[in-house]
Amino acid sequence: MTFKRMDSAGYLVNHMARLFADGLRRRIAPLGIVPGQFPALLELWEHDGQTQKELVEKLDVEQATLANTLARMERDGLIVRKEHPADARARTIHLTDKARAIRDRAYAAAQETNRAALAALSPEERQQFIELMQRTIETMRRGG
Amino acid sequence: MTFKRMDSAGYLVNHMARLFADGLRRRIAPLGIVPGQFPALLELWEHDGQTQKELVEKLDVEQATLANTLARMERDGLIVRKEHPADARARTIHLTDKARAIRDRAYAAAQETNRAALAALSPEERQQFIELMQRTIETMRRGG
DNA sequence: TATCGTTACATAGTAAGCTATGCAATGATA
DNA sequence: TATCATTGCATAGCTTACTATGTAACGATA
Repeated sequence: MTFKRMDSAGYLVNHMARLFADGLRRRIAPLGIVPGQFPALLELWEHDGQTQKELVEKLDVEQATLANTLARMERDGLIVRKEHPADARARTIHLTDKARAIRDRAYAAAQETNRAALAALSPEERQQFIELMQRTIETMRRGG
Repeated sequence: MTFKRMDSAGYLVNHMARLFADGLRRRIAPLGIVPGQFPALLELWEHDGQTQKELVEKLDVEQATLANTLARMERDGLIVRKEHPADARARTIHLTDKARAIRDRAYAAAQETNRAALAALSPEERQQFIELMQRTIETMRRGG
């Protein structure tokens, strides 16, 4: 028996993820950000001043991964961190003017990446694709 | 305007890819291999003795990525490399007994990972999901 | 046949993910 | 209130991906 890569969900998902990341990377490079920073930016654009712990609870990455991403964002001038008023272990995370200024262009870049990726699908197929992915994620998260 | 992560194809794909990789990693850990080695192993289980260049043409990764993966596989005792009979720049890549011995269990682990991920979908939905992914990959590869 | 562009592979450096672990502050409780 | 488990974050070390670049062998051609 052989194993066909091109019919394996795991193989296809991995390949898609790399293509999506590359498409987003190219489109947001002019803004001075990279794909890994996108989830944290999305969350902070909506609610500035959260702690790392609060972000970890909302984004689906491990705490250590986010800690490293935030360190790069600080290095790149996208965020600053301030003392937490009530807990000396924690710090609140705040977007800089630079990060606020690129929000609309970043949204547009992400939407254009999605649009281009799904361009060959009908509106119904796109909707079903999204739902199939959501259900698959839900299954895997439960499945442990 | 806000941007909903859970309705963004790119976000969902990234999340799925990490969940698939984690599921496969857990299932193949007893075999002494890791997910990144899987594509090269699949190809070598079918055609042993290929060069790195030949593998790069079949797997969808960059040459440098494969070079590093092959170095780890050699370190882990999965492959050995021999002089190419006609080209001193190239080397042919050969599976070890250890790598050959785990083939069937590795296939089973990958299939079980896919099965568990798609368990909530009907057979028709699974087939359509695979096709949607194949079409999306094709679109992105063309789109550049 | 000497030169020189091309090819095959390796290496450096970075990002983004993971697990494991360390440390200081918090907070519960004996 | 002194102790000690828990919490919030950082760090170390690894994998897997990328781009850019280096090196040696190949092969075409002047």
